[in-house]
Amino acid sequence: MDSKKAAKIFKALSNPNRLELYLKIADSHESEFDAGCGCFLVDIMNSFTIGAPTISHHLKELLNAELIETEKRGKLLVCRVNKAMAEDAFRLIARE
Amino acid sequence: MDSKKAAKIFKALSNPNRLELYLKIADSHESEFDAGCGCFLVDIMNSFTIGAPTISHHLKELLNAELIETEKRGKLLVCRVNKAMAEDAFRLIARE
DNA sequence: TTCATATTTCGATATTTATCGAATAATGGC
DNA sequence: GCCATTATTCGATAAATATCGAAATATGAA
Repeated sequence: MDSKKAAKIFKALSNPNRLELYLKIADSHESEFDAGCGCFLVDIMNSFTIGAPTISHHLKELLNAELIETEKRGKLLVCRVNKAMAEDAFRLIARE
Repeated sequence: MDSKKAAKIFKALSNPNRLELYLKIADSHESEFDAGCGCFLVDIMNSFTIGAPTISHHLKELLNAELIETEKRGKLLVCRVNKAMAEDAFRLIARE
């Protein structure tokens, strides 16, 4: 991972609300993703005070940084984190 | 570490030039810090195209996030990273 | 003390960002 | 086909940010 990409990852995690969003997705059970009963965006939205358009915007930035993946299940959106991406960015700053 | 603090850490690392600054400080030998022959800001400045005021600004943000520490040695400023801070922030997003 | 070097502060500016409300799409249930 | 729900897009705005050049400060050397 080069530093430009890492900076993008860190930028995606640099907003408090967006970081919270990431953490909530991370805490939903990844194992339930395939069953479609994992992390629904609508449930996360309800736990935030900020509006849906803003959350949609934040989600897109996390996606763009490849920190998460999403999948449409009918009317709902299921989310999960891509742990490797955060790990790769950390490895850069840890100079490994 | 709470998520507000972590967001601040990530914000400090979210600008490409600031991240480069952090990495250059990280790569200077920490063991040489006490001898005063470690990472001089002036040497780092010369390896950037951006101006001194901007670097000073970025340095302050890294300091403010406690990602680095600095010490004045006569006319020069010596810098070193505080590895623990980056590690703590990463532990939060790794959900450890 | 005068000078050169290192660093910070100040003031300005152009860009980016977070957020909102309104409108729009997509989807499944009735 | 109509409606409720979910999610995105659009347009606007206020705040934050990166950057610059000029000026100021600090420090050691001559």
